[in-house]
Amino acid sequence: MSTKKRDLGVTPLSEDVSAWYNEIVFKAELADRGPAKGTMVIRPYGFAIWELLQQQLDQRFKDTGHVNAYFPLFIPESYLHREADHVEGFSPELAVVTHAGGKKLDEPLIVRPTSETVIGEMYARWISSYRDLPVLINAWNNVVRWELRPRIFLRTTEFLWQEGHTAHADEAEAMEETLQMLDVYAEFARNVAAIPMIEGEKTPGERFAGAVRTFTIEGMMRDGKALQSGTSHYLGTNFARAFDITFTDENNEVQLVHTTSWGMSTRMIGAVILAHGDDQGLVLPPRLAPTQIVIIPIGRDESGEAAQTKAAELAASLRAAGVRVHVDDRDASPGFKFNDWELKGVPLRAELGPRDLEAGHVLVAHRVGEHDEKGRPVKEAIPFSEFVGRVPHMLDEYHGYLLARADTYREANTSVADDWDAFAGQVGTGFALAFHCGRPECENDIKAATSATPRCIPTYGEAAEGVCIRCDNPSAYGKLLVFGRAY
RNA sequence: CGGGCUGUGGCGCAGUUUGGUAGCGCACUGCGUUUGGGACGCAGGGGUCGCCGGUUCAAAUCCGGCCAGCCCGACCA
Repeated sequence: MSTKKRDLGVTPLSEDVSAWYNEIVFKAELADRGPAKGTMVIRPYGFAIWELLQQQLDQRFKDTGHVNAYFPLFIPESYLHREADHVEGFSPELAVVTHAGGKKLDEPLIVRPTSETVIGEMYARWISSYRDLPVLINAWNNVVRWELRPRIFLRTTEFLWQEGHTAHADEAEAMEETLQMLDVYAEFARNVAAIPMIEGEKTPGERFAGAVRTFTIEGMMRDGKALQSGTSHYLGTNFARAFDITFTDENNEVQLVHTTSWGMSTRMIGAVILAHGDDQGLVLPPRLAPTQIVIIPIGRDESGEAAQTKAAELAASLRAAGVRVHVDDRDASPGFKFNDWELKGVPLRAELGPRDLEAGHVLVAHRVGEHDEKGRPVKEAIPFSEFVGRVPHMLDEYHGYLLARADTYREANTSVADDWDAFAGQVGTGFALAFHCGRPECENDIKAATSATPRCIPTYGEAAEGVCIRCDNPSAYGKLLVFGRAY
């Protein structure tokens, strides 16, 4: 039985997270590996998740006053060099085009790893007066970073993302923007992806190359590791100075703009897989599920046809109510279909067979929820008359259920570490809250000893002082930091 | 890039030690029977054994080089 399960299913999450993750990605048909190292092909099912993510995130950008634009893939190499920290940070992972059109180029072109530089160049041309500010632009694109150890969705050589780039008249406004977008990410993760995030600031050692301050949202995956799922940077006047982005203020004085940048990527799909999945496969939050409910007609001949007809009718009504529904009329056994849709993470399943037609109801099961003695999901009989009206509510409730589950899990695996032994143990299974002295050498020392890093200085942490968990020097940052092993 | 492991039909594997021209399960195709938790029978199709070179009468198997993937590190959304 268990052997059979293994042949047909996936390696249990509890047994080997990496093997489980890869099998889910391939078997649920989210993505495949591309021929060039570190590249991925996002398959239709995976791309449908990305499109839903994109739409809902994009709407939030529009709601906060941003507009979309597109900037070029190629950047002259010299541009990267204009901001010293930026080039230093990105040099090791650049893909560089040296030949094109059959000739060696006079100046190599960089395939963008991020677009601060080209966008800075353009903003310098577009901005001249305080009346031109703020500039609030977002771009949906692909970027390339030559990663040494690729993992589908989590760390691929080429990935899809959005990068927002804004320019402001002063620091206060730019900081407000930086924090606003961090909140947008956290709210999106919570209300769309059903993943609770810790918002906070990166320590100097973990800052984005070229930023003055870097903020992050960190989620806890089901193995207790952290995943940086979105970042928002206050870039100060670093890029303004490098690209000469200036404006004339109300007093006729020339000033440098203050810029921000913020991004969320296809890594978020990896976050969804790792934050919600289980031994049966993928678990999708309903607002990102390409199919929110699958209807499985059961039976053959006349009763089978009757079930098909009823299923099509219910599906049409659901669709009209805005529900993403699919009728599985494949020529396969019901059991096969149940397992298949569970692997694919579909939130709700409705079974409709001769007995249900007779009784005038469908049997609805949740992908994750209560189980009976046999370990099977509890199925609720819902009369046809109530079914279409109830599904949207069931989806909302299910979202809340997944979120609460992730919240509970994170809280159960997060605790304050008072001494080094407790700290070392805690970061092995989850997050540890601890004081730190703020010295980069000490961060490295902790990483070497435990492979844990400071994930962030949490925004909502209470003010407190103490001594460093590692070296006993006085604490920096004025509060406890979140430490954990990261993807 | 350092350490460990692996490349054989779509997927998972055996065969490699001891060279003799490729096999199993699942999947796939056709027909029939089946349909409430991964159905069954019969008949089929599909592989220059990761790539290049070498040794040999003969290479999946031996030798050299390269490439790719996985796990553990350093880098990172």
